[in-house]
Amino acid sequence: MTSQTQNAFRALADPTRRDIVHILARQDMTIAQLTDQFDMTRAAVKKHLTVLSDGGLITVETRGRERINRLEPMGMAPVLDWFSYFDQFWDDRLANLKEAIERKAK
Amino acid sequence: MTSQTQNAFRALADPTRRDIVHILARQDMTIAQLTDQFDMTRAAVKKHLTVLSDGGLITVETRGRERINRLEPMGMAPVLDWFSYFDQFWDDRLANLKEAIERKAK
DNA sequence: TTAATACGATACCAAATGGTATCACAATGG
DNA sequence: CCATTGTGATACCATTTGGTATCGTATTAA
Repeated sequence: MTSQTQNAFRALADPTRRDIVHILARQDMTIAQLTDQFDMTRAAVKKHLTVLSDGGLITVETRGRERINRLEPMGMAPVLDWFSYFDQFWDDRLANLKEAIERKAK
Repeated sequence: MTSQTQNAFRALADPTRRDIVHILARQDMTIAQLTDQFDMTRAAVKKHLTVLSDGGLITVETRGRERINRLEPMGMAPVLDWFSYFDQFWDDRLANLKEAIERKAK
């Protein structure tokens, strides 16, 4: 019953998780590496990663005893889709974002 | 301490609040009118409106004994700004997101 | 084989969240 | 004036959330 849109919005509602997303945008990381970036235990980071995974925002690849956490940009699509409902209202911020995306896609 | 970005993300994390935002996008409404749209008490709707107001997503105009709740589209700017952070990182993953966004456009 | 490493899972806790019920109060209309 | 309407505020409740501590397990290294 919890939609992908809801899971994605929920995942992004926490500042730590948004930080994790930004960090993973630069570089894939194991849980231990991510934990080094925050002032909390590995268990807490793991919980955040689970929520991010439920939201479709990251994927995990098992490599030996390590788990490589990787950003899944497509997970943000439901959120951006939700915002597109407002095309009639705003000042073309989304249009700018779209343009930037298309520009870099070339 | 709680940033505007955090307040906005938090406000949008709840499905009822996202529904309220969509409803207010089409028409300004009083609390009573909004309550008619949901299966919950006026007090619950009022709480959601407070969170939305904290997030800068709506404004309230007092008119007589009524309070007109109005969408504040600019309140979404911090959220979109957060997403724009990825402009500098997205490379080949970008094509996929671009596709997703354009699929929604049709 | 044995020890260290990287992680999962669970129990537990305080605080936040989403809801109700209820009372108070200002504005409106007869 | 007085009843009604529209709302705010608060106390209260169950559940979720974000965190720790702890133990178990699989993989790697010595």
